[in-house]
Amino acid sequence: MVTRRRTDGTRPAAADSAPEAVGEAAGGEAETGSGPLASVLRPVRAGNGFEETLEQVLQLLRLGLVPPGGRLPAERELSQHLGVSRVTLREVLKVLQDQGMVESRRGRYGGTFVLPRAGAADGSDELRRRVAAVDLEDTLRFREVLETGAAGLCADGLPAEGEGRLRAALEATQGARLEDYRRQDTLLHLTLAELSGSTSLAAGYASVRATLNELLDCIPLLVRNLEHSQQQHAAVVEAVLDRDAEAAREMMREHCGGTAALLRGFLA
Amino acid sequence: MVTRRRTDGTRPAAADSAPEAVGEAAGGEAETGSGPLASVLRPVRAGNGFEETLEQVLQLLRLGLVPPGGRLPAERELSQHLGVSRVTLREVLKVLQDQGMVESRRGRYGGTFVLPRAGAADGSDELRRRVAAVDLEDTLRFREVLETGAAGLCADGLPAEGEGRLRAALEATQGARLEDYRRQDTLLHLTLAELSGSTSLAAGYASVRATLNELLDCIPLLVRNLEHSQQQHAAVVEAVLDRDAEAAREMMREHCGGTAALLRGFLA
DNA sequence: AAGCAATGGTTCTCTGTCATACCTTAAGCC
DNA sequence: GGCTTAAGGTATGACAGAGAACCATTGCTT
Repeated sequence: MVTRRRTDGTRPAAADSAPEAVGEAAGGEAETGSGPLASVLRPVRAGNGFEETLEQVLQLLRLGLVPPGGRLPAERELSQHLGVSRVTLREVLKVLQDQGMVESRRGRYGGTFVLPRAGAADGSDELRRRVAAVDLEDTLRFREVLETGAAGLCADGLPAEGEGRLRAALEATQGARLEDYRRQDTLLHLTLAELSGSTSLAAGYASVRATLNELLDCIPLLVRNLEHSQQQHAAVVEAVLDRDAEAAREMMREHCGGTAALLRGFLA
Repeated sequence: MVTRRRTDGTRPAAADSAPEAVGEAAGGEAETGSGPLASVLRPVRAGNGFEETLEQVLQLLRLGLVPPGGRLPAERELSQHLGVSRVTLREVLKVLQDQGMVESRRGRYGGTFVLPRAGAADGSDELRRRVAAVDLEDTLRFREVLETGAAGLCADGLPAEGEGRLRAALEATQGARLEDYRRQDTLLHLTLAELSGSTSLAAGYASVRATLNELLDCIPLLVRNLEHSQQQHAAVVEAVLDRDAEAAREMMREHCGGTAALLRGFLA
């Protein structure tokens, strides 16, 4: 999907090739290595504005925050929220439109609307490539950490106002039809992450969950498994409302373990 | 510190002011709200390249990955790792040089060297302002989640090769002089995060730890507390090497709780 | 002493993005 | 029917940043 940009080859290697050269003096130890440094030296502004914006908007769709048939925020508004110019955002929307993922309508009450998933007829190949690029272990582990963390934090310090939202989100998953299940499931977990009281956690979860959903789209949705998930959801929410952090974490860990096993089985 | 850039006023509000307008059709529910959307609609490319790069390089220093007296990677190399042009990186280094935080030497075996902390004589005021802008609860909670998660993951699946690194990092903290303690402590935790097997976790931890260190620089270093930390470090590492995930998580949670209480007490 | 190599220092050009203004379309309202 | 309004569609000038080439400095090697 989406060739465009990154005009030619991916960032020419330019000159340089010095092997390593960090922390050699004073403090010593030369803990150089591709070790700790690698955690920090990740690229600022990976890719260009266009690519990053595309990533964000795709995340919006993958998380189901805007359901099929739903309308995205107006271009002027969305571009502002994303901190990007309207021109750049429009380039992204143009691509999504060409891909048949969204549709733009002009005039008052117009806007950009999400189209139902188009069977991924030709997207299948693209999907495989994308998924191959994902670090499965990283995704699954990080997800488990954030989920259990969120569950624990919620159990510890959920504001009374949050109880209603949580219950509502749980009920929505229980009443969901099959084709809407993933979306409601995502929203439930996202709600939990938000209620954790850490915006960093919520942002991190949104990102990892978008990746996860992409992976989940590659494997069958097993009704058997789904029912099990439902029970676990209920148990987690119950533990949170009981303010039993340990139980909430444990249930969530189990819940994540299930998905992880499924994905490892099908994709590894 | 570092005015520069963002040429005039911060991103003019432009037009728009539409209240909300998401997910109104089909799937319905209109879960619009500043709720879930807010997690995803965070700005792509916050600020400009200069600011983001400055942030990254400061993180490098705050984490102590390059110790005082140590040399940063060569400009050509560092700029490449950061995905930023050498010119932009140089603007950042120029600022840090003006602030007396680093020093550049030319010629072969030259480079950019980290100077010992200059007492923060006039930096104090700047420090207060920065710290005021930090979301303390977010930082502490997110930190606890990542740390306990990392400890648990390490206990579950630490490769044999990692045991040595972990032991070495622990010993380094125990042998550290007072002024080097924070740095070694950071490196120990960073090692644990890296060994978790999730690069996302490691990256997230590096970021949150840089913020944490900034906060810690505002409060006194209590020897009493430090000794306690040392015992907890040993206990966590022991639990990890024993492959006892539950114990590792519990000890780590306690460890984080201590720092959190300290910071909440001094700063809240 | 001369040459080499690795580093910081400087300059130029070209492209992506931003900001802004304006045009067009379509639904509701008077 | 015509006006208003809220959306998408288009055009343009200014600037930040990337990329590349080149200069200057230093220490090691021969």
